[in-house]
Amino acid sequence: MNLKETSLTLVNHADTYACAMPDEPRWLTDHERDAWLALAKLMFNLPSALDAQLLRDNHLTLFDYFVLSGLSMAPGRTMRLSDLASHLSCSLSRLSNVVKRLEQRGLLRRTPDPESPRYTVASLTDAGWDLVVAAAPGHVAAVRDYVIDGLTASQIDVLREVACHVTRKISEAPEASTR
Amino acid sequence: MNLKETSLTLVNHADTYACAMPDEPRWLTDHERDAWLALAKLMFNLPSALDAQLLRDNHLTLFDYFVLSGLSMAPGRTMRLSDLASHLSCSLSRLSNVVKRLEQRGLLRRTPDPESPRYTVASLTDAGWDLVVAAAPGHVAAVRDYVIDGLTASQIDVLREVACHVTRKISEAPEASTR
DNA sequence: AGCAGATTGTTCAAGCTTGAACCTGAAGGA
DNA sequence: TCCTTCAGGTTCAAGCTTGAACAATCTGCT
Repeated sequence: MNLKETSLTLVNHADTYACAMPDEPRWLTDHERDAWLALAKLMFNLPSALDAQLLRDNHLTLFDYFVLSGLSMAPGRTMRLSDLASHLSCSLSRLSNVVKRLEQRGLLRRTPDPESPRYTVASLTDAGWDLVVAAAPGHVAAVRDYVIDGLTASQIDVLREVACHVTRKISEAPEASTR
Repeated sequence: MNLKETSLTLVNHADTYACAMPDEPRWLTDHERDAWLALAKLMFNLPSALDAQLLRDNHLTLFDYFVLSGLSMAPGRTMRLSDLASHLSCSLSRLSNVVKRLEQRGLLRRTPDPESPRYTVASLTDAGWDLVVAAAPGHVAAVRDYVIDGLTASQIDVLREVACHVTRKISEAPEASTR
């Protein structure tokens, strides 16, 4: 509502804070901070906005939808759980929980991989396929409304570049530090 | 790791799906879909990446940090909970829970607003201030590493435009539908 | 005054996510 | 063969978020 583009974070503590880190921290410029705060707000609010539409109309979370949609595009509508997890960049634990719930709702089936008993594959059922097909138009409309429509082609281009840059940096992160 | 820029969602179901929605859905073009999938991946992974850094180094979630940082920038390091909630675009319920935990850790204090007993204000304690000051450099470094560094000034500019556009669209959303 | 309704904030149950522990099956040595 | 290690997958406890219900305060209307 009346929430302005206020600063969410990153006070410049340079005055009170003097040399406790190895290198002097490089604070964000105003230009950089504005972009980061806007992105932070997007990160906080867009997932719940899309969740809300899917939950209201199809009783699915956004993550549920990605799982079903991923399967719907796989050959035979079937995928190994480990492949699906890396496809979705999520933990196997999270996927296992979600898949169990979706299976209980009859939207997919889990079976041992016939090629190697060590893997488990998930297969979309007809009910699952029908649900994805029914949910897709509303979801696309929400994505268009919140994100795509109203942007120019070049803005969309830069959005892709920037988002790919961020996800690449995250996937390259050390992942192991002093602890 | 070996996660490619695979398609997370939005199969074109146009073949199997024929006229069940009021208007024919406008599917995303390849160009639009690439940008959306990249943004979706960012949305899923950036919050946990920033959480991980703050949790590891300062035992704070990103949201905790925003709460403390918001207070640190307020006059008197004090704010009404309702103002803080709209500042952070979060529910009062969520803020109430987080503030309770932060108070138990001695990082802030809750007191009735002296100007009107109807409000509650949260004030950063010295320990809370010290923690924000200690956490800020590492957090800024992570934001730089994952997002800002490596982008050109004009990419940063477009990022801000796009993110502001999305958050504006979300805040303008009807919010009330058939249910 | 008095009453309806909105706003502020808390609490509780239900659901989801995370990380650790665990089990199974496969691969690699010695 | 035996032992170790690792990858795939599940489960459980702990923590967080959400939404509804509630109490308290304020505002506006008559």
